[in-house]
Amino acid sequence: MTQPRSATIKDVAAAAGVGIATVSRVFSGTGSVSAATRERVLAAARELDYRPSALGRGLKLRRRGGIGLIVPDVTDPFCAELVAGVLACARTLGEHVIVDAAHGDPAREAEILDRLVEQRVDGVIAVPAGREADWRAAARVCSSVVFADRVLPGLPEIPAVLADDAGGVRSLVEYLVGLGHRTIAFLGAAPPGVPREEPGTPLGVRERAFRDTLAQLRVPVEEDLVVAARPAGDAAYAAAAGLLQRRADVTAVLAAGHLLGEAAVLVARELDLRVPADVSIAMVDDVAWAELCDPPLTAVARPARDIGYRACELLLRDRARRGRGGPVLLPTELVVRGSCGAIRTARAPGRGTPRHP
Amino acid sequence: MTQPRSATIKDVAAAAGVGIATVSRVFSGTGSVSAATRERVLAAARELDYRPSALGRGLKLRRRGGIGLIVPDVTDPFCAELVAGVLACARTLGEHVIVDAAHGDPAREAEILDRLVEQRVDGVIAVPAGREADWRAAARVCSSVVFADRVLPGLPEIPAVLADDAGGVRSLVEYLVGLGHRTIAFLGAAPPGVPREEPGTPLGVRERAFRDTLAQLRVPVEEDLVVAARPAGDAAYAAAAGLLQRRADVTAVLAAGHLLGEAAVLVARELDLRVPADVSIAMVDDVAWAELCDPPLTAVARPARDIGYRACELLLRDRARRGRGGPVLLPTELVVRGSCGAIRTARAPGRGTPRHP
DNA sequence: GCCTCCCCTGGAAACGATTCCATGTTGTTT
DNA sequence: AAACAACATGGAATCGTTTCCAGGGGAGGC
Repeated sequence: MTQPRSATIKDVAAAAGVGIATVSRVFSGTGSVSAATRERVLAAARELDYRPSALGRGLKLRRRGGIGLIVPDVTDPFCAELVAGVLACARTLGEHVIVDAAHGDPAREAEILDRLVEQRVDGVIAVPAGREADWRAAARVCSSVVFADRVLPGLPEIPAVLADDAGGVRSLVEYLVGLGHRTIAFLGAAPPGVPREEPGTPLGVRERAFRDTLAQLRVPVEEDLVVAARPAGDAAYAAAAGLLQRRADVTAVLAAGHLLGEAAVLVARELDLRVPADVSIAMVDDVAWAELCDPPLTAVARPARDIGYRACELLLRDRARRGRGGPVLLPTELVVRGSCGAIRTARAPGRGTPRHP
Repeated sequence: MTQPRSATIKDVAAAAGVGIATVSRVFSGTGSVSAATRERVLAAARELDYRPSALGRGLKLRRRGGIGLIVPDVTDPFCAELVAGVLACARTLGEHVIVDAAHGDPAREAEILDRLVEQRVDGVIAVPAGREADWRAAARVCSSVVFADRVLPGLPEIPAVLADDAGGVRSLVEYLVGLGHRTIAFLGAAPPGVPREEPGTPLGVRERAFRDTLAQLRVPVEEDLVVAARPAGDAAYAAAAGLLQRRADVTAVLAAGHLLGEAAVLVARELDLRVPADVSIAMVDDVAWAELCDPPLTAVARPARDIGYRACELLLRDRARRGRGGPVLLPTELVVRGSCGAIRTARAPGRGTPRHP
């Protein structure tokens, strides 16, 4: 209400009695300005509440700082950590971040991407949902793209930062087999967010690691125990319930994601299964509630924050190093808590009956 | 690599054999263009991978769409939901969102705000951390500001969207008293993120509601049971442990936030207290793990997503209605689960001894 | 005393889009 | 047939900033 329009560089120049070039030099730090003049300019700017406009600057410099970040869902704990990592890194580099959620919808993702290109961000970090064509086009137009947590199979030239999911699942399977488990179920047999049946989609890295590790340990893989499930509330619950009711002899469940783990915990409770006495449960993704469960859940911790941080670094700092040597793999860590036990006693009969029939 | 610089409106105009004004009209939708010309322009644009630059447009229109969102921490489930709400609303209005986390640091908040002003966003939504002066200055310079979830006491003219925390705490206290509890502890006696001792800071709305409701129900408030605690991991845990060890006669704990609730649950488990037999626990904020706890936690659900959505609406749509009639209050809901029980038996002796001494 | 060099400084031309205004080109009405 | 309205189009100014270029002035070296 004080000024109808905010002050421009011209106003400051007039107020300070100097040329606009001098004001620009004071604020952009380039060139040399005498101390007296600088002080006069700063005083005038303060007086007028002047803030340089990123619009004018961006237009002239043909780039307008800032990066775009596309995740499936900001409320997902893993994604939230990833976002936090990107924000932390962007902050150190003085960049801002435009965040949006695609909710696994390729059309929405393309839309967001369009908008980011229009905004002329310096680069885009994405947990991609699909549609390689969109990303191929984006990579042509947009300055640069880095994938995080997932890749698109047809785009090996786009740098990526991933968690070592295979290693995580392997150590978890080894741990379970070491405890004596032989009848281990895998809940979530599909790459996250992508139905297994989709043509051209590779089997999920986690499922492959599950199968490979069991094979290596000479434990037969029962197809009946490898359950496809989308990582969404209802679908996950249904899959977990189906599994545990169908196969009363399962001694351990490996959930491929935290939503699937949540479903497993809830179903086990509903079926009155004691954890870990009746069934051991472990999952990929060490989210906050894993520690609050009773018993606390054993999980593979994936470095979500680091993934975000590294992706941002890769995008903005290590431009030279980008694309060399395939995706960056960040290590996972097996966090052993109380939800997995050694096989001791035979399973109690009568299990599988819902607590509230 | 195809083009060194992305195509501009001039390139498109040249390629289509028309003037730049015509191209602009085609893309901005204003004015009239013959169908044939429009088609030629669109074809040329497609050929050149042309995307209008928001920089040029923003400069001319003296506004550059987009809104800023400042939250304490994107990994906090409540904040994440709030962000999701803002994103959802912004999407319907075709705006993008610059998100950043202030981590409760007023200096950092001011820095972010500076950057947003520099970016000339259309408006800012914030969960403010402090320093009214900064916000007063921002409100003068920046187009518009809306507070979410919290307000700054000295700035009643800035519109705000809040949860009805007082109502939520009241219904929770009434519920606990109704179950027979008389020795109820309040964990987190300070406005979220602001130390109680800070001069000029009002007592937290939740604490006041706690006291008022108890008084109204003629239950005396013991100062010893109103425990100040910052909602951070260690501090919360220490406060909860101190409380439950000091006062073995507490029958119910009301945690003022989800981090405090988490602490209460962990401490209760550590001290071998059965929930709800030995102690009832309830908290403000219904986060995902509340349902996964054993027993599931009774909580006051605050509409985080709606708060974000409404705040965004208020910022962008209801400009006219802004500031009228004080802050918007959104209702909370008491979600009763299994963590609060009626008082039946005397407390078991010997409690208060850590499980692992 | 003069020349050169360097430091400050201001003018003006970009940057990419919108938009007013003027100009042509139709189609319609009297 | 003439006049006028409506539409289609291009030119040019404009937005706020950076930056090149040129010019002025003081200091130092010969």
